[in-house]
Amino acid sequence: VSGRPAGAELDRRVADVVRAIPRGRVATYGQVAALAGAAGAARHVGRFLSHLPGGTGLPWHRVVNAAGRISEPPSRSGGGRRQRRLLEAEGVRFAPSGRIVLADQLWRPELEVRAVAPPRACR
DNA sequence: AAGTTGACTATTT
DNA sequence: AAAATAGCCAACT
Repeated sequence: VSGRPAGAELDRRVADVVRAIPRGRVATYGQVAALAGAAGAARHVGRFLSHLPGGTGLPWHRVVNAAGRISEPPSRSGGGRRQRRLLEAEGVRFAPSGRIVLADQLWRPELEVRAVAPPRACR
């Protein structure tokens, strides 16, 4: 596979990353893009999620912008209000300003316990 | 094929 | 702290 995924390939990888965001945590568009191997393509992630059909089971609501706010325009059906409700339902806390304190609840994949793939150091 | 668009970001007012 | 600016990337006209 080549250096910079694009098209359907990129969409697939973005979906994989989003699926990996744990409950009660959030990731930023830029972060998702980088993890998908397309650093800098934050806007592409936004576009991908915006076209996402319903019923995919993808935790799209765990993706917020770098300021810790919800980017989805409230105008959309349900809208950002729904996103906030979903997040709060799984324990994400919002500051009075309406922002999520990323310092506390941003997903840090590098800190995750890797239960699998313990190479040879363990044996 | 050039220009526009967007669920972005970092920088500068 | 909020708003305007200027880059950004890939898709779409």
